[in-house]
Amino acid sequence: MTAQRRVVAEVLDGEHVHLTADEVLARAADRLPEISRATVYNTLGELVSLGEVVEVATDGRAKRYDPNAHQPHQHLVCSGCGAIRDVHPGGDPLSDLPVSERFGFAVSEADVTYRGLCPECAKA
Amino acid sequence: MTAQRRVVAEVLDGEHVHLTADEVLARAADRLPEISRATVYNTLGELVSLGEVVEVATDGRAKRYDPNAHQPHQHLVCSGCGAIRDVHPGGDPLSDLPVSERFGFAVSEADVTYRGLCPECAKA
DNA sequence: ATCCTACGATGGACGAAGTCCAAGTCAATA
DNA sequence: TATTGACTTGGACTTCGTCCATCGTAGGAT
Repeated sequence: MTAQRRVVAEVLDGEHVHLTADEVLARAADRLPEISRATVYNTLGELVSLGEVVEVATDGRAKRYDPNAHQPHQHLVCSGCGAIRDVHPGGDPLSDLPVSERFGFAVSEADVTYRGLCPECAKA
Repeated sequence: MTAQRRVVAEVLDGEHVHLTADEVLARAADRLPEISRATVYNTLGELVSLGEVVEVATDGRAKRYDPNAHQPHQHLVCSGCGAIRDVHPGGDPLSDLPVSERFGFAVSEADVTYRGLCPECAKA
């Protein structure tokens, strides 16, 4: 555990946190100015491998990193401003996929992205 | 309707077709060697705006383009080889998200990506 | 205390994916 | 024929991410 890794882990802490790697770098650099991009990517990759952080790709742009990895959840994304909230749908999305639609796959996971306008963007 | 646009539209035709922009370019260039990358991107963008094609971003890498836009469906992705199938889950994923989990958003869409191993990858 | 070693950090080069722009082409119209 | 406008082209550029050679440093060995 180096100072760099600790700072990256501390930046990624809280509810509804979905930072890009660049945002993580910027916030880490506030506390440790000489931290490098490569170290941020390396550390994020390790946190993902450890299951402490999950990657979220909601828009085909930069991946975002979500520290809320221990509680299963899905994401609600604003089509206007890109804001992301963690949400907990009722029911198991996996059970909605009948065997006849599984093509012999061993299906193990279902990622759901809900899209719509947030209250701010709906007003404008 | 130019020759370029026609070729791009023809390349994107069929079931379970999920090509990247580069793959579209390569196949279009087989028939029309001087077609340019910019034209492929322009045409794909127009097809998406027209609702004839949907963008699919299953892996945080290159976007894929799915011509099966008129029948609502979700995607099943192999965690091993990246193969993609169109699938039709029962029930409406939107109805699984209770109002208390909508944070005031006007939710209009739910994208579901099922993940698992395809029969080929499960064997290996 | 000094030296070694190995892991991690660094920064810069590189690559993939996609966008942007000025210039060129072409067909329809005046 | 000249003009116009839409479409295409190629290349420069941006963003996001990876790779790699080098450097620093902490801890163990001498």
